[in-house]
Amino acid sequence: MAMNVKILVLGVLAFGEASGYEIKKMIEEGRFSYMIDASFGSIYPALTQLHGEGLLSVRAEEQSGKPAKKVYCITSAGRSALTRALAVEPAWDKFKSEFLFQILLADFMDVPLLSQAIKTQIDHLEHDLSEIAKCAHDVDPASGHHFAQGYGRAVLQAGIAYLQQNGADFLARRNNALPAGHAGDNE
Amino acid sequence: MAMNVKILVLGVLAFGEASGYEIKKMIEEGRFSYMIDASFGSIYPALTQLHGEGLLSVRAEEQSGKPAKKVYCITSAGRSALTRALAVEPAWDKFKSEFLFQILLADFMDVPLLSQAIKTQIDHLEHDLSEIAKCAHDVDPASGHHFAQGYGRAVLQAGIAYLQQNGADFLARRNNALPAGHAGDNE
DNA sequence: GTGAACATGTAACAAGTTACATGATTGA
DNA sequence: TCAATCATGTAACTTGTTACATGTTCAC
Repeated sequence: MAMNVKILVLGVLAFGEASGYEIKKMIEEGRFSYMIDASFGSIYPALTQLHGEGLLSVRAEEQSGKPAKKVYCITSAGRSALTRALAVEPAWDKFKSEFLFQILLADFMDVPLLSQAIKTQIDHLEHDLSEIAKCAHDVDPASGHHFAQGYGRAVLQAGIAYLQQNGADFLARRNNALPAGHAGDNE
Repeated sequence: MAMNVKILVLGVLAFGEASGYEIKKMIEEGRFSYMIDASFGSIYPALTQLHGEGLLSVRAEEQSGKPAKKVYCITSAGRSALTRALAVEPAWDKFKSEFLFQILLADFMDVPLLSQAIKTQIDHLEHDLSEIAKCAHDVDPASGHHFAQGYGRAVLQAGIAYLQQNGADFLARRNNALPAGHAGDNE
């Protein structure tokens, strides 16, 4: 479905009007936080383009005690465009996990480093879990937000449980098998 | 840890020598298949660069019945470079799931489309699961490969279970709540 | 007065994909 | 002969990030 910053911004604005700065905050902290990243350098040009295409309307808003901001609001054309974008088959979810890449190449890491990597991964997963918990109150059980949160929670908890139940065992085997250095060292 | 095609190629070659064409196949079908993608347009230049840096050695191999190929082999300098790359904190795993993005914006999708999206997601997860099962035999239980497979299996199964247990319910609520069109339509 | 949060934008750069360009060999 | 698989490589293009550039207001 060609997920890019423009579609992402359109999606965020579907939940309510916002400025570029606020969109960045929402992506960092809100419902989208555990799935996506985008920088100012891509958000601002995307807003300009979407406005040029008539998919957003703008309004300058003066604020007392803060610099003025440009509040963008999705138009009906924008909603149609979003609907069309969402109707396309989504791209396959690849894990794209650097942690898993490390684990696959565990032979090239010593046990303390590996142990640290697993601990850090658990921390990351638990952090994402707490982010979901943070905005879980007052979510309509019929909403996509609620369903997405449940999915995220299930997957994150499974990852944490696996690492907690098997991590120590894996590290112990590593310790016995290869006290030092890395395997297959021939050149 | 700055995961890029060069590090990926180095990682693949850590399991044994291969040509660019074979590396692509391994990324598509082998142990790395459920986490990463890379095209010829990035693999070949990466191989050239890594060879130029002395991290790989090359050997031209004539084949009867097939075009000649260049077989690359990781050098000890390459192994050191890989070890150094793996020692850096891995980047945070973001879900980066287009499926989840769709679900979050379920208000902009009709129920049949949503139902299809959930079915397709289950199919994708089950496909990845079967890919893991395919190369699960004869894997050393002390290896990173085994541990990574277990992690992948746990996470994939949790996702499938959640969708199977809650998907129908979610769709039913959608049907009752919004028989047609999308919510919050004001412009 | 100085750093932090708020606010917007651009330009250089990085990284990878797609499409192109080429060519061998096999089997239908 | 024509498609498929094997095999390597380049160039244009897309997409997004980082760093830069600028400015307000508040709290310490």
